[in-house]
Amino acid sequence: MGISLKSIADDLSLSKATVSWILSGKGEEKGFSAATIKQVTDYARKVGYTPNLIARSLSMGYTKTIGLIIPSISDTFYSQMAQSVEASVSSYGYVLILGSSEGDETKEQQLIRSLRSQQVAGLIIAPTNKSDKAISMMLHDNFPFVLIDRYIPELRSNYVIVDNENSSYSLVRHLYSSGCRRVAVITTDMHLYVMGKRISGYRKAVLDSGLPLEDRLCVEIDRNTYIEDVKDKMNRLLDEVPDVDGFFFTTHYLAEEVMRYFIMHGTDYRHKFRFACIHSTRALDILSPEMARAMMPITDMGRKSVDILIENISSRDDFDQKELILDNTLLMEGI
Amino acid sequence: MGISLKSIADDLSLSKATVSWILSGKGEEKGFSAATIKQVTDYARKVGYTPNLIARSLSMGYTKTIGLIIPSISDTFYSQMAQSVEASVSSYGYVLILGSSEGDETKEQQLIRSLRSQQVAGLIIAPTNKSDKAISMMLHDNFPFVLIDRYIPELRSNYVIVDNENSSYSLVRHLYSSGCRRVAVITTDMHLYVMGKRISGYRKAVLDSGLPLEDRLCVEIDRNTYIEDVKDKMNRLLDEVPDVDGFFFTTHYLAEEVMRYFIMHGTDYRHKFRFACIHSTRALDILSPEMARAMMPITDMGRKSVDILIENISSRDDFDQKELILDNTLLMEGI
DNA sequence: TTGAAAGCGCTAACAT
DNA sequence: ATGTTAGCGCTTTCAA
Repeated sequence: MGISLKSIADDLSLSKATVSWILSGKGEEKGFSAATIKQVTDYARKVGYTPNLIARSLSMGYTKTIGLIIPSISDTFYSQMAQSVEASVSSYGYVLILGSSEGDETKEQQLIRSLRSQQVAGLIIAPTNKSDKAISMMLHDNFPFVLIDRYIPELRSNYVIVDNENSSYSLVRHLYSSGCRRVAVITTDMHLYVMGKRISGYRKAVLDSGLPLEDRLCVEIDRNTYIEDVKDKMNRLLDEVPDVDGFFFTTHYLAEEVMRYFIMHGTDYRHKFRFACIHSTRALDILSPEMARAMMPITDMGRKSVDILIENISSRDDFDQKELILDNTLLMEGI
Repeated sequence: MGISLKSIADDLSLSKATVSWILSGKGEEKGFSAATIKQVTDYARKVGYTPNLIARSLSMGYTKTIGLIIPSISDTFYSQMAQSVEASVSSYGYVLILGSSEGDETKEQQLIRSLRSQQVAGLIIAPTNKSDKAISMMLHDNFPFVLIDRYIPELRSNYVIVDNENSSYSLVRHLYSSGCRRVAVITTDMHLYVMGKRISGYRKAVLDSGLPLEDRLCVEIDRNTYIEDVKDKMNRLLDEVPDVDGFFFTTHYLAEEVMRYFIMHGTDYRHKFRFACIHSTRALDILSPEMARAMMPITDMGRKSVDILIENISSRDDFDQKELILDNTLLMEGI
């Protein structure tokens, strides 16, 4: 049917081996005559030969594909990450398999298994859960993978994350030093490791500013119903704490929703409050150019994690797990 | 090393064939004894056997992977598309390989070749260019693929697109009937088929509203420098046509940039102008809730194209290419 | 009720 | 300078 090594070999009355050597560029090295090299390459081009990578992989015992598992592809944060990972991966001559865990632990486990079954050379994962059977399994099998964005403190694995606590601290400190007295923190998923770090950064900043921690200033939004929940909780907050003068958002979409809230209410939010947010989006940039923001080095995170993964794949047995903590770039007025 | 069919067979003193039958669920059907079936499945679970899909694919002659090629992963439009495609693909038990063409024809060609080399069962492509050698090749080989969003009029292939011309027409008509007299169109990539349709929708609407087409009202932005270019062209437009009272954006990021322009200039854009845009984003929704918008059925497009592709894969030789033109949902005040 | 063996398309050690 | 051959891990026909 399709053009195979064998069909080319037959057509040219050569052996499969000869054709294989030549087409994989080792013709010279193996000492084939210039004539046959030319003959084979020309013929292969002419008939439009493309190697069957599945067969090659089986024979070689490895593939040139790597897998990426993220909670959501459409979230700007992860789509930027996927963009960067895809670019790096393909620059290494690999191909990217993408899976979405939907923030669901079970789906994540299944994906890991499925992709390993596909024989991906390695995996990059933005994990959704605290600790994971499939992840321990990879560790046990010495299978190359790197955790990105979120990580699991108990496990000694490759990871690339950002310094959430310090960034949060700096942002909130900045709010206070620009005049705020009562900064609310708007967050979700407080149980997640990253979120925890962001909140403790906030807390330290409040205390270091000589002010008390107030429960009413800590607003947790339910991620699954956040659009509605933001409205309710904002109503309550502004009611209970009318003199709130600053907001620290632990993640972008909460900030966006609060902006929407203000716009819907005709509030002159740009003059009335000061804002800080972890991560930024185009919408925030337009809606509130003066918002202090931690610009996550997403592209860098993607690139670095691929670098680490590729290195791990190449070394495999004697590879020291790499732990990388990148800094956010802080975007703050007057700094 | 790894757990394979053979290692299990050896451990259990059975043959590879037996284990294969049983583990692929055809144990009953083939009439194996309940005892061996249990023995094999239990043992496989115990040692954590996962089939090598590469080997299976080679043996079966096909894979359960499909490829998606889009111009940019981080653009919200395409990331939503990828999200939807991934979900459908995985619901069919397939796995998704993702490639980004970066809007570059050559990269797109390479990707098609590369993914076909990986033996993907089919391809979904948002093509960047008018006509494509690699695409004709697929047609020639009768290789299953479907074009999405954009398509190539000359080629008879599967495609899923939206009715750009009619949506644009309705949106612009709506602007005029709500009082506008001079609606500018802000666009990029006028040479692209889709953009052409959107612009001709605009033109028809202008004429049908009994107004003249004005060159100065048609603003083309350079996609590569659009952030700067929007500023320049907007300055010029407002200067040359001070009584412009409406804007039709042929794509989301242009609308966003113009919103930014207004915000930076402190313009009360929500009362001064009326807007319409093809596609919407979170930012636009927040910035200009009253903007008339064509809500692209992205999720539907993704899902439908996977459906078509899977069908094409199953039939292959006797498959009628499917052409699907979906409607945008129009979001317009008072309608 | 189970096994032997061929074959998927390619690589690579070992001939010649 | 080129060919033979034995796998890679799985499926599946044909036997037993």
